[in-house]
Amino acid sequence: MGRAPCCDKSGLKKGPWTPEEDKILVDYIQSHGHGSWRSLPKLAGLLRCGKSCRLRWTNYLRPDIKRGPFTPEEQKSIIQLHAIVGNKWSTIAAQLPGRTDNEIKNFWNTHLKKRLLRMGLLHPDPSDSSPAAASRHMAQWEGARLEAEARLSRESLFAHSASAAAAAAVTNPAVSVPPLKPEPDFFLRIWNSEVGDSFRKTAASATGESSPESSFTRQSSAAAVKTEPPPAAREETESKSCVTGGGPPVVAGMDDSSGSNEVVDDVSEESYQLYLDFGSGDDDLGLFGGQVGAFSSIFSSDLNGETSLDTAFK
DNA sequence: AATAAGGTCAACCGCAAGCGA
DNA sequence: GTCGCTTGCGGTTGACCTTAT
Repeated sequence: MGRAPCCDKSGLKKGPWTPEEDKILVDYIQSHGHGSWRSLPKLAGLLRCGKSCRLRWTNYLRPDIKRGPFTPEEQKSIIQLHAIVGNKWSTIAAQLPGRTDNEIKNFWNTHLKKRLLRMGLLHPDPSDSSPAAASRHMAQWEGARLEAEARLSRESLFAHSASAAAAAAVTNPAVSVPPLKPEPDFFLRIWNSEVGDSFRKTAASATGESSPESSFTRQSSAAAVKTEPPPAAREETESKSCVTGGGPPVVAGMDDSSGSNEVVDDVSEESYQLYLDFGSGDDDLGLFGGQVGAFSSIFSSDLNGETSLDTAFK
């Protein structure tokens, strides 16, 4: 193919960066900005490839990099996001301020992946990117999204009736007004974020769907009504699957009020299994359990806007 | 104490998307 | 429309560190 090298390799240094090189790079970028990475090494006086400079800056020298071990919350986020978008490390990193894609990738490969594999929560070959797998994945997203919409719809009705009740209370103070529940929907937030966007693009290219969003929109309104169970049935379902406000079971021994970064390693295998295994856990999509109920349990929120996983971990 | 084995993580490599000429 | 360049991304490598024997 005769592909041109990324830079002139002759005389360029490779391998670990020295503190002196770091200082030169930081000083230059802080006073000039990085501009063109290709020309930066020459302008800054570094015997490095521009690509190497960019990597060093973005993965190590950037002032907003958060060093140190991953917090339990970050670990949970990584697991959740990886279940959604797969090995889209940059997408996952975008949801974790201060963390780099490289760092997350390393952490996944050296800690989380091994552990999930050992526990049978992850299949050894996660590279199933076939259209069939993409369609399955897409269907699960769709199901979860519909349930989220249904919940919003229900809450909208609830809010409407509550405001009507409030109005009634003005004229008749004897009427008690239930408190409104500001319950932001985590799934919809994710769906409308970069993560969802990335997923839609990936799924569209894998399935050949020209506009996955449009197909979702087409179905959503009617389906949202269809998927909405009667309030009584719904409450029963929620109370069965969730201990804390629509969240997953609170796992004994998962109390991590110490804030230890070693939580994933410290908890027992059984606890970790319970932590992750909200659904059947016996299909090929691991965390989502192949069940919309399980999925939405993960992403439903409590009164404080925390995800259920947060609740489970406290 | 020496050495092997395993784990971790910074850095490299190659591919592909984006963009301007 | 195409070509070439630049940048960003994900997979992989290898040096270094820790633990086990």
